[in-house]
Amino acid sequence: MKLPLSYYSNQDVLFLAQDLLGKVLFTKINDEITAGIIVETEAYNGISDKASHAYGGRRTDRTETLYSHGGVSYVYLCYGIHHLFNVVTSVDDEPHAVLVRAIEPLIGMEIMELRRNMPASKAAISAGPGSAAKALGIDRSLNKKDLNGSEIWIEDHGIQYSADNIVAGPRIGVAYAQEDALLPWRFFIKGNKYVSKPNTI
DNA sequence: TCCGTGATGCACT
DNA sequence: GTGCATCACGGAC
Repeated sequence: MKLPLSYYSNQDVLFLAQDLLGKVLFTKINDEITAGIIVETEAYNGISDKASHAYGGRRTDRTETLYSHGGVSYVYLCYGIHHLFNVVTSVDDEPHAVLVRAIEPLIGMEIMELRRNMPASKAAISAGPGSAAKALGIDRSLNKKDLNGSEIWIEDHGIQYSADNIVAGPRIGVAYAQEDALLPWRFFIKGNKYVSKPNTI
């Protein structure tokens, strides 16, 4: 059920960003299990990607996680408020990552409703990377965890989306990345209400 | 629309 | 070592 670490060693981060759509992201925090279907991702393509924290091969205490082998979580704080969850992919010293931007709640709805203080029927409960992470109880204590462990992992439930139902568009909030800001490296499920705005290209 | 909130990274001593 | 601009966002107006 759990995706093996070998799944994440694929060196094509654009492929994995799309393949992770439909996979189910689980967390177990204080014995409470919650999970959601991944419906929106963004690819961050290593040292040549100006939007990546590892652009130009930058290594700092924070970005060190990105240089791990594939199948490790990368969680960091953004704007002082939001915890953002990424999946590190590829091999050692190749800092590729996929940002999970939205999930569709699947398991542990009432726990997620308490964490977010809103009903799961509202799309905002897990639309957007900060909200999705909060619904799943993810914070920086889950940084640099193997994704086949007991705290956070991803399963394949056989959910498949046809190419027609996957939309590619520019990534959100990366205007600083100049020409790389226009690359169509954001992927989401057409029509899914939990996809963050803007949910068109 | 506007702005909170805090870690981070880098330019400086 | 210290200061400060910057930031993969979201929610209250």
